[in-house]
Amino acid sequence: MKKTRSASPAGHQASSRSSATGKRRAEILAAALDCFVTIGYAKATMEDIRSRAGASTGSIYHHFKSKEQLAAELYCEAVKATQSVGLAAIRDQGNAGTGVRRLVSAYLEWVSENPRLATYLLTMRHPEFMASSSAVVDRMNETFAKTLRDWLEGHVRTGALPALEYDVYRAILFGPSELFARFWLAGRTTTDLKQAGRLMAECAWSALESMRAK
Amino acid sequence: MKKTRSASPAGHQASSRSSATGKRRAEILAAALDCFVTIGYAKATMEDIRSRAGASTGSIYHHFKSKEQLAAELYCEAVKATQSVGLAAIRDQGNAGTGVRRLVSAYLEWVSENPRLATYLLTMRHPEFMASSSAVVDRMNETFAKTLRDWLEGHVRTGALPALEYDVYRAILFGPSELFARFWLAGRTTTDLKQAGRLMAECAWSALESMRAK
Amino acid sequence: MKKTRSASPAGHQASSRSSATGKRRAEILAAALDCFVTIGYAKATMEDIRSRAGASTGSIYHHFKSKEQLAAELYCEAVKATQSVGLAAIRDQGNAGTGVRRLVSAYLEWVSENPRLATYLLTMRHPEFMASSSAVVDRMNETFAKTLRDWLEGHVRTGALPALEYDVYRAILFGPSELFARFWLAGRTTTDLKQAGRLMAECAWSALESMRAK
Amino acid sequence: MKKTRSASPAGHQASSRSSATGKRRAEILAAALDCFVTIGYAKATMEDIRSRAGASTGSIYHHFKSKEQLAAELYCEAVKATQSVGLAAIRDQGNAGTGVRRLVSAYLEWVSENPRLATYLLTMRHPEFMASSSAVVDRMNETFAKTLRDWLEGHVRTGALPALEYDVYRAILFGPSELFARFWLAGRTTTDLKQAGRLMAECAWSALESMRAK
DNA sequence: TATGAATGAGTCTTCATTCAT
DNA sequence: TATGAATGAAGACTCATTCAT
Repeated sequence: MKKTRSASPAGHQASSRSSATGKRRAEILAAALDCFVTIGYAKATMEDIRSRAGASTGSIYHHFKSKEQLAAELYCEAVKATQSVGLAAIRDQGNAGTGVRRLVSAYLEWVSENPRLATYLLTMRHPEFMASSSAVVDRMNETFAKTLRDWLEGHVRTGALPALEYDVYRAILFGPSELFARFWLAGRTTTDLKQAGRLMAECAWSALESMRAK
Repeated sequence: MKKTRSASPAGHQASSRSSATGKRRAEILAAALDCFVTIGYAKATMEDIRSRAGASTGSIYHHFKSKEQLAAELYCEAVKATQSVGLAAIRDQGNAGTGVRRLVSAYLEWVSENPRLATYLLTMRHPEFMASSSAVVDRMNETFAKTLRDWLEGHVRTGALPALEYDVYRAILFGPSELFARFWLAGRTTTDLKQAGRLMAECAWSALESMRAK
Repeated sequence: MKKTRSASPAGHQASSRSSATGKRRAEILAAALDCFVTIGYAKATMEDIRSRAGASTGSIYHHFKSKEQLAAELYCEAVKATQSVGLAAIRDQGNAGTGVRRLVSAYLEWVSENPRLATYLLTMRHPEFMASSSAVVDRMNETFAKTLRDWLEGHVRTGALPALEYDVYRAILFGPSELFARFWLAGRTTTDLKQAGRLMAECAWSALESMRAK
Repeated sequence: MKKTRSASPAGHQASSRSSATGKRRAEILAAALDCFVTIGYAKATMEDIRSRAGASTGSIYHHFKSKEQLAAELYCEAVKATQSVGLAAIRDQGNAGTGVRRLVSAYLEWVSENPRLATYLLTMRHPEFMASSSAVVDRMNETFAKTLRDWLEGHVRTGALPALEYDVYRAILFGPSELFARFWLAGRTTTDLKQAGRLMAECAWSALESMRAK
C-alpha cells in the first residue's frame, strides 16, 4: 500500500528539489505538537505522530533523535515565543503602567494566537522530558527574568513601582492571566479573551499601584 | 516514613487499632502519591508504588482497579481538600475584604501544609487519567463554584465587590497564589510563603477594590 | 455486604442442619458448569464462578482443590452420565437393530435433557485439565468400550452385525448424532431433535446392515 | 522444519526468492499452529510462539494484532482449506453416489495430509477467540453450505438422493468421518485412515440410499 | 466451614528505537 | 533521505491460590 506511494512518479520532482528548508521536519514537529496537546506527551506514541505527519518511522528518527527531543524542541519554541512577546511589550517602555499592562495583555494575545503552543506550554510543565531541555530553557528563563527584572527595577527606583521580590512580581503579573488562559484553552470560560486581557492587565496594575502606595 | 505523614495527630488513635480500617489501602495511596509526585504519573510504575508501599502487586489490584484509578482517587482527594479549605475560609464571612483575603491565604496555607498533595494537584492537571475522575471532579467543581459564586454575588449586591464574571474572579483570586505555589513547590522562590500569602491576598483585594470603584 | 447474609437469622436453621449433602459443593459445581460452558474453561475465572455461586473464594477452595479439579469433576460426571445412558440402551438387548437404534437415540435424548453438560462434554474435549481426570476417564472409557464391544461381538457372531473394528463402529454409531448434537446445542439446526434421533438411528442401522450384507 | 511444511511442492520456487513475500509472517503462523496444537491455545504463550518462530516479540506484533488474531487467522485458513477440498470433490459431479463418497473421503484425505491444521480445526472449535473470526468464518460457512445444498438438491430432484434437511445431511455426511478423524489425530485408532475413508464413504452413501428408498 | 485480603508468578502487549535496503 | 520490518526491554494487569481471622 505504502509502496505505491513512493512509486508515484509525480510529486517526486517537486519534493526532490529542496525540502531543503526542512519541510518534513516542520510537518513532524506540527504533528507532534498536535499529538502532545491532544493526547498528552506520555500517551502520544511515535506511531501517532508518524501517521499524523504522514511520514515514516525512519524519517522521524532521521530528523529527531528521540521523542523526548521532539518534545523538548517544541517546548523551547514555546518558551521562546512567549518570552519574546513579553520582552517586546516592555522594551523601551518608559511608563510603568503602560509597560505592565502591555506585558499582561501581550501574554494573553499570544495565547489566543497560538492556542496549541500555549496549551502545550501550560500543560506539559513536567519532568517528563525536561532532561533534554532544561539547560536551554533555564538559560532562556534567566535571560528573560534578568531583562524583566532590570526593567522593573528601573521603575522601582523612580518610585513608579513597589519594591517587591521577583517571585512576587511574577505571581502578580502572570498569575491571573495564566490561570485565565488555562481555562480559556480548555473552553471553560465565558468572558471574551480580549476583554479578559484588559481586566487582567488592570488587575495587575492596580494591585501594584496599591502596594506602591503603602 | 509514610506512616508519619497521615500527619493529622487525631485519627491516629483510631486507625492504630487495626488493619480493618483499610490500612493497606491508605498505605498504597500514600506510596502512589509519593511516586507520582516524585517521578511523575507516567513514569512511575506500579512496581515503584508496590515496593514503596511494601505491598504485593495483587494487593494493590485488590484495592484499586488500575493505576489510573489510583491517580484519580488521589486527585479527587486533593481537589476536595483544597475546596473545603477554601469554603471554610468564606463560610459565614460577612466582610468581603476579610473573606477574599482569607480565601487567598487559606489556599497557600493549605499548600504549605500539604506540599505533596498540592504538587500533585498542580502538576497532574492532565488528561492522563481524567477519564476516571472527571465526572466526580466536575461535580465537585460545580458545587464549589456555586458556593463561591453565591458568596461573591451576595457582596456584589451590597456593592462591596465589583460585578465580574466568575471566570475573571477565579483568575484574580487564585491566579497569583497558584502561580506562586507552583514555584514555591519547585523550590524556586525566595519569598517566605506566609509573607507571600499576605501579599497575594492584598493583591487580590486591591485589584477587586479598584475595579469596584470604577 | 456479605456479612449481612450470614447475619440473617432465618435460613440458618435449615442449612445448619445438614448441608451435609454438600449443597454448597453442588452450587459451586453448577456455577462452574455454567461458566465453563458460557465462557470456556480457560477464560472463566474462579472469580466468575465465585460470584455466580454466591460463595466466597475460601469456600470454593474448601470444597475443591483447584479450578482444574472442578473441571475434571464435571467432566467425569458428564462422561459417566452419557455412558450409563448408552449402556442402559443395549443392556440385555437381544436384537441388534433395536440395540443400535436405542443406543443412538438414547445419546441424543440425553443431550436434549442435559444440554449444558453435553455442551461441556463436546466442547471441553481438551488437554486443558486432562491431567486431573485422564486416569479416571480412561478407565471409564475402557469399561464402556469393553461392554459395548462385547455386545457388538455377540451380534457379530450371530451374523446380525458386520465385523468391523471398534473405532469404525464408534464413528458410525456416534458420529452423526454427535455432530448433530454439536449444532443443535449451538442453536444451529432446523430439525427437531427427536426427529433427528430417529433419523440418526436409522442411518446408523442401515449403514451397518448394508455392510453386513457385503 | 517449519519451512518444509509449506509442503505443497509448487510455490517453493516462488517463495524461496526473498523475504519480501512475508516469510516472517508465515514462519510465525507456522510456529503458532505448532504451539496451539501441541500446548493448546490458552496454555500456549506468545513467548512459546516467539521462540519457536525465532522471531522477536515486536516482530510478531508487527504482523499480527494479537494472539487472538493469530489464532483466528489460522482458523480461517483451516476452514477454507477443508471447504475447498470438499467443494472440489463434488464440483461438476453428476453422479450422486460418487459425489457423496468423494466428499467423505476427500475430507479424511485432507485430514491425513494436514494433520496439524485438522487437529487445530477439530480441537479449537471454541469461543476462545471466535470474536475475531466469526464474521469471516460465518460467511465462509454459508457459502459452503449453499453450494453443497445446491448440489444435493439437484440430486434430490432426480430422486438420486432423499429429501432431508441440510442439518441432517451434514450429520450423516461428516459425522462419522469427523469423529473418526478426532480419534485418528489423537492416535487412538487401529484402522488405517484410507480404509476408514472408504468405510465412512460407504456408510454415508448406504445410509442415504436406504433413506431414499423409503 | 466461611470469609476476603494478600500473594506473586506469569502474560500479553506496547512502544521507542535501530537497521538493512 | 526515506522506508518499514525488526528488536526487546519494560510495564500494566490477571488470576489461581494461600492464609489469617
